Amino acid sequence: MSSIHSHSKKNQSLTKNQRIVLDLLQNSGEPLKAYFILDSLKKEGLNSPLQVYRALDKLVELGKIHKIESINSFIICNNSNCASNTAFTICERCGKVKEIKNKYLKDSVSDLVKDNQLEITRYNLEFYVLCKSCKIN
Amino acid sequence: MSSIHSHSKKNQSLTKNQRIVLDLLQNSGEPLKAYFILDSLKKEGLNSPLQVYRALDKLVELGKIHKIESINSFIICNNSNCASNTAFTICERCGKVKEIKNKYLKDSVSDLVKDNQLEITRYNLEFYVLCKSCKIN
DNA sequence: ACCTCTAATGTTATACTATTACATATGTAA
DNA sequence: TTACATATGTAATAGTATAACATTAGAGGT
Ligand SMILES: [Zn+2]
Ligand SMILES: [Zn+2]
Ligand SMILES: [Zn+2]
Ligand SMILES: [Zn+2]
Repeated sequence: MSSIHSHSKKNQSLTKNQRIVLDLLQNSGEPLKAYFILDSLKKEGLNSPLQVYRALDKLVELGKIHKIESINSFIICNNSNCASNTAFTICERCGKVKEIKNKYLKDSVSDLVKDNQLEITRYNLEFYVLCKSCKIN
Repeated sequence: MSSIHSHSKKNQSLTKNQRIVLDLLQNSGEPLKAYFILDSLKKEGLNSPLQVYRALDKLVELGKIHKIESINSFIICNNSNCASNTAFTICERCGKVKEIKNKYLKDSVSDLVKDNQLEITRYNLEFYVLCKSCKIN
């Protein structure tokens, strides 16, 4: 593959397994669990948990998806400048997850740590909420 | 036990299993994993994972300990007004965890969600950092 | 003291989440 | 081509957490 194609590598450089896992998360838009992804992609050729976890790890590293720690689930990044900083709202009643979009969020959140002796690498912020529709009903 | 003792019930109302799990976390001060707690308390009579998880669940509910989601560990609450809101720094190199103490933190963090249509129940904020001593070395 | 209800316990089995280990293949660059 | 890094495939295993059910302990009311 010559360098003439290198400008289109943004998503093209993903491998087959990474691609199909990303596509599934993209099409779903919801948080999915690793073993659900495995089951969903059996027909595409995924056979073992490790294949899923390896793809997920890489996609997290690339910033294309996020892991929501408290529910052991993965979701497509719905933002463009997260790096590895994540912020979500998670409805405690229906489970709906939304990524918080706020371009000043990173600075605001980081300001919360007053201790200048430590260097902040990244953060994960999870809000447990009652979403609009669950609040009504 | 007559009501003359009820003023000292703050910690007295814990059951034996809850007590020994809390004591271990208190004495450790570090985040501990459930199965480590189980191994450590075999001699005190804990035999099964469920006994540990039940005690941990209760202590979390009481606000005496916190779960650090991203490392599947539990740590004594080192603050007095967390309710179920949690904020930690976690060193990516040495693993040291500290609870962030800041009495204005709750308001500051909650302000980050602009969407008034949802009701915030609680939050969990995890900062990944390079701690002071790891930064030097 | 007795009854009643709730919460906690003990135990076994099982479900769910994630990694180790190792052999093989693929892509990239000198 | 050779070398190196990265990704794959597969099997086994480690680590985290809950379901189900029978039993017991504790608090409160009568
Ligand atoms: Zn994102
Ligand atoms: Zn909801
Ligand atoms: Zn606390
Ligand atoms: Zn450190």
